[in-house]
Amino acid sequence: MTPDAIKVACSNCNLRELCMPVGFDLADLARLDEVVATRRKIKQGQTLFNSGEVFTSLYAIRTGFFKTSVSTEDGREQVTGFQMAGEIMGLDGIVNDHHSCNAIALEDAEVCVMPFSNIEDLSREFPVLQRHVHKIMSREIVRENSVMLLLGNMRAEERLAAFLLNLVQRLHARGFSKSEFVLRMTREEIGSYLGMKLETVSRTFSKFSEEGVIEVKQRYVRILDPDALQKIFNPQPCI
Amino acid sequence: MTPDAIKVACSNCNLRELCMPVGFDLADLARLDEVVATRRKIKQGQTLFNSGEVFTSLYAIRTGFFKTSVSTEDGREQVTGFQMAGEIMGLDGIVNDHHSCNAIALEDAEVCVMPFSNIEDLSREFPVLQRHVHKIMSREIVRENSVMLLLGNMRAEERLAAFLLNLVQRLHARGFSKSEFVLRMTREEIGSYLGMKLETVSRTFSKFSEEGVIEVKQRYVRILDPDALQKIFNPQPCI
DNA sequence: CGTTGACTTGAACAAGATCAACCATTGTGG
DNA sequence: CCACAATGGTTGATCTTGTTCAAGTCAACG
Repeated sequence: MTPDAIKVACSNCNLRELCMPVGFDLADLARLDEVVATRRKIKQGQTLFNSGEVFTSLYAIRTGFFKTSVSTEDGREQVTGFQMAGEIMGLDGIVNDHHSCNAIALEDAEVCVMPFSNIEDLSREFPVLQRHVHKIMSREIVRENSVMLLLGNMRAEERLAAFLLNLVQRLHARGFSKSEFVLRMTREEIGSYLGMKLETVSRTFSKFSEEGVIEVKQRYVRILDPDALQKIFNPQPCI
Repeated sequence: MTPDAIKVACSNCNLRELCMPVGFDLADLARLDEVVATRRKIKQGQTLFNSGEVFTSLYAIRTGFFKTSVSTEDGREQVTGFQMAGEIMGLDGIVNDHHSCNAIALEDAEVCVMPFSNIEDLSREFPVLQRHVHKIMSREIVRENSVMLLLGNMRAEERLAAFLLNLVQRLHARGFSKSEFVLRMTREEIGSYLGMKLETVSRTFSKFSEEGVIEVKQRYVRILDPDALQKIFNPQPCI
């Protein structure tokens, strides 16, 4: 056990409403504590796991912000997602007992380590946990479907609008502002996620800014006209 | 129950090696039969399920070929996958109890209908089934990760090469030829999956053909130089 | 045998990539 | 504390890839 690992409990975690315990009553919550073995701190820039490593656990983010990515053999990186508090990482490792993507902390972070064997054992006992695990995996499949739609069908402006709206919506669900936030990732990482180059990301930010839809200063973003953003992302069919 | 629904068994299905029963011993196999409620035939062009419909079951393909797709509000379609015998559809529906994509038969097909409540009940009893369900979902997440890489980072030729190699590899696992096959989908559907226009798909086919890498005649494809395809898909880093 | 849907091919065009220069912010060592 | 390097971000000019539009081919089928 690493020195920064400590024993912890879901039952008094303030992420109850977003994380694994969703839909558990108090009695179940006590048992759920068994799935979390330890916590682990990851410094900004450090990896939680890398492609190729043996899979043992899922990870629930307590604090901090991550990106996950896959790479081609010739070194091109595709960011596959950005994860924040209450979200689960590591699902990619189940199928082959090895991770197939990298998880890197974009700010100092702490995760709950949940050995997958604990999850499997306990979810045989608790249908509510079983159902929750299934939903988490299904949610990830649905999310990736929508990223495929974004990458396959949308233009640069639509992609960035969709990205900003998704981000602010998730932040808002965690008690942050509906309109302003600080990006945790670089233009290059945004571009990698959205299938565009960092220059195009920067230009699109500038364009939105000129149009008065957002205010940008480096990593700080304020959404001035959410409806306009929504309209860019989700244009009406031309009748 | 629809008239074309009949009672069936996994234990004597010839897809045992590819479908749900992977890794089950004979005793377990008998119980596994309980998860399949019925079979259902779907004619070419018919939908198995549509986005928005209530989710009740997963579907294992016995025969035939499907595409799954999602759409934007203004009617742009993104094909999210092509599925063949032994593959499982419907995982998208678990998270919200409603499907979020469409599944359409590209040729006359038959599926095993597996009510998800049966799967959940039985997988609490059989760790091997529980594990298998988790792996199926994880495999889908990993597949979608690699499609994101393809859509976000690859050029047209790389995309089509990757697509053809993936298709032939899956067909080969089902006993078909390593080198020739008949496409079940149109150029437009391939293009939608790969994030390119049907004209670009057609041109890229022609280019591969001129280079002697493949032979194409309409939907018939023969791979003449698999190594060349592999190299297009997976170029070496320039040192 | 004509109609239809799928496919191919060419020419013009545009979105985004690439290349390049420059600016802003942060952190570090003298 | 300041100089300056390093990293990240912006902006302009040019180029490329793939899109769009258009015309024509092919195969299947009623």
